[in-house]
Amino acid sequence: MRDHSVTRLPSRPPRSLTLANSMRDAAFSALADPTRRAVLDLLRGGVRPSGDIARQFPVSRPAISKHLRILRRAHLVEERRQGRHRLYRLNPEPLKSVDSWLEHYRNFWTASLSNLKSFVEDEYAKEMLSKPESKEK
Amino acid sequence: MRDHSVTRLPSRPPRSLTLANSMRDAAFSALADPTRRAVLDLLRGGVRPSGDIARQFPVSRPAISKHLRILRRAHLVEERRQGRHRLYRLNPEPLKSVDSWLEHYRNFWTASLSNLKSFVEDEYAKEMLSKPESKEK
DNA sequence: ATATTATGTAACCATACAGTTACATAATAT
DNA sequence: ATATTATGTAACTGTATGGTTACATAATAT
Repeated sequence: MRDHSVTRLPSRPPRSLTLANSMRDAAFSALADPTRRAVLDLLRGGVRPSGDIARQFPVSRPAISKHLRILRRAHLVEERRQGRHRLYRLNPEPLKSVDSWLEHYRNFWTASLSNLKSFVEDEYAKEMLSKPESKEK
Repeated sequence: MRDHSVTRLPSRPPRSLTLANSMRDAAFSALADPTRRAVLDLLRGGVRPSGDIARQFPVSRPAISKHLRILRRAHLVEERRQGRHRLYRLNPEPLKSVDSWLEHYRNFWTASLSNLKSFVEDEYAKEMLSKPESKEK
């Protein structure tokens, strides 16, 4: 058991950020599954009824139905009824927040990596030497 | 149990793509966890020994150790020993493949969404009417 | 009215995973 | 040599997830 009653700031970020992050969390975890990403890829081609989607994959229709539910929960797709179909449409919105997370990393592969590496290592070396590392307990 | 012996083309993409995708899969699934993303965020600030990393989070050190293993597996971090420390360094490389996946979606939020929506829906309407939908089984 | 089609959900199963505590090991400090 | 520190891993637990089959329901076709 760790003593977190003493943990300072990091434990509770401002509410607004929390909400934004939960959006991002949902998106990231929805994207973790290859099938779901493939569903989105498919939906890039246009609106599709769920059965139509299911037929493209080597898994059962209920499996796809569940994937769709997860995508819905993450707001990555929207559902609209039409007759006995449920049409699914891609909603790219939440991908923006994925993109914005990635944004911070883009420099890293834009800049010369090897330079960056040694720079960062040197930084750490300095840090290690200077820091008394008295921070907890 | 479904009969996959009969499944046609979609089941086996060219080997080269498979490899690339498994990289991407590993990256995406590693990123699914908020703690792991936070670890990467931390590592953006420079190389860190694992204990140092663990101390930043409200979970046990072994938990972080496991996260690090997953990040390692996805090649998102690299480990280097130094004395009794294991230094972890961010490796942004696999994020490129995440980025390249996102790339296909960027148009969607760049262009006017509402226009795109109605366009896509119309496309589908056309499709639905024309397509005999005789494709399987 | 009855059958068929499109779809979602419940119930179940196996596996993965995030977390924990306890233990093992290697490097440093005393 | 012995204690301490930094770290990983094993064993265990609870929960989520991806898959399945079976069932329920609503809309359309006959």
